[in-house]
Amino acid sequence: MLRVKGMDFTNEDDLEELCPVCGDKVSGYHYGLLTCESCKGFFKRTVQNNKRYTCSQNQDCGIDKTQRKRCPFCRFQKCLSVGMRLEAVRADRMRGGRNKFGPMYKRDRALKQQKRALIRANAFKMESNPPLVPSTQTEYPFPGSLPGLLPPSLAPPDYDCPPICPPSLGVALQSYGSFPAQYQYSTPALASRSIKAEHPDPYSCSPDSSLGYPYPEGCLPASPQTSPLNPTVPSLVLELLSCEPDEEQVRGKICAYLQQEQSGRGKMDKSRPFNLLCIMADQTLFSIVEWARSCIFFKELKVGDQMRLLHNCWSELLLLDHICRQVHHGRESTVLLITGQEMELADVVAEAGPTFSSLVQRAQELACRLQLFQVDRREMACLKFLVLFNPSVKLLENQALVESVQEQVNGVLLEYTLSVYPQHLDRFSQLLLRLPEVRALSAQAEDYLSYKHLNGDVPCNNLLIEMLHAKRAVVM
DNA sequence: CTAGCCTTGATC
DNA sequence: GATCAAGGCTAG
Repeated sequence: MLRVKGMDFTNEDDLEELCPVCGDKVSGYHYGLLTCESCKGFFKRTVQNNKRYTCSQNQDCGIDKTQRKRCPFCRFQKCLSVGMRLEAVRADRMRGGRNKFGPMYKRDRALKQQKRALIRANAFKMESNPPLVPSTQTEYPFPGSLPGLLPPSLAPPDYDCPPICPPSLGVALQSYGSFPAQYQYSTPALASRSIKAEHPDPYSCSPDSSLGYPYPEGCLPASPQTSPLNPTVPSLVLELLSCEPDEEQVRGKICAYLQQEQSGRGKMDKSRPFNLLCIMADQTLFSIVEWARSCIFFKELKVGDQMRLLHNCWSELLLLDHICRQVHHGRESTVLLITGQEMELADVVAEAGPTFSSLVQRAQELACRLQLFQVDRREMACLKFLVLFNPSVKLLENQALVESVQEQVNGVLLEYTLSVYPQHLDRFSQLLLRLPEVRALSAQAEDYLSYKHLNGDVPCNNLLIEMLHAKRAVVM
């Protein structure tokens, strides 16, 4: 590798970066993410020559630097599962130049740098005096923008072109219009009044039950310090938490819908589990739109901006919702559906295709990590807002509000983590680092859904497909 | 087939 | 002109 000079990722920190496929040394961004030279070549050969491999084992071969040649099937699966993008291999084989991922690589690099700086800054600040104010947001406001579906800056997406406005999202969002001039959240009194009964302030009653997810095996969360000094929970955090929907209610609605479909004239083929999952996802998406609609800040936006934001992040929100449920569920070997049904992970892997299995497994891994990390509900609520209020969405009418919310939520989340988990200095950074993973995985899930849709394997006329089309129309 | 090095060319 | 992610080439 001769290209050393001037490459941003060759500074000390990035040199340590390892190829997510095989662990070899990274040589640069290739097909969507940082990988080594050999996996880059392997991915290229496979896609260009449309190669089909088979695995002589159980399709779960370990891939590392020494074993990577052993099973091309599993190696390619791993390439896909870590987020290498098929679209980045050029069909016309044109050499040189840049592709639509350029801006994404740039953001990712900046983001990595920003996070390192933030970690250092926090550590430093904590040494002198306990910080309360987050370092200011830079021009890379979205904490997780690795993944590829952000529109390339070159070809600005037609977010504002005559709305290919999906009718149902449009209808679902109707009747929200005006917005105030004042964006700053500064009403703690109101906030504490408006907290729903389901989410009482944990510090005024029982902390353990209401704050976090239950942790199985009796392992206590790195417990929010119930110190005599009662760490302050920023009122905005409480406000965001109060926006959270009631899971039971959502479950009830969706179950009722499924039952009605099952008994009635449901046109879709419910005998196929994948169809059923699509319907569940679709219904969950409706509930997510409902949630957003009633959220502080979001309801101040005009419908057009609301749609732009949701088009951008619907799959991430759906994935986050799924992951929250798994974290709450707390069982590594089973997947809890929105309906309350449990699926054995092993059964999913055995019965579903490799791509779907890999998606489910990766979601499960993410959930596991968050569970080990003992993420709490308030942090989750903040993350959802950070995903929703993504200021890199183009052509927003009220960009200022979106940026302001992103900045405020980042700020209160940092403040919250430092004050409630003071022993866990890089907690904030660790939380933000999960977002690129969510984004990458959701992008892949979208790709998969898109593929299934093209094959006619997805029930039509639903919000899911509508969102998929809306985003694709913008990105392509 | 693999993987390290080379060439290309749009973007910065 | 420099950068750097594409594709290409080729020894092993």
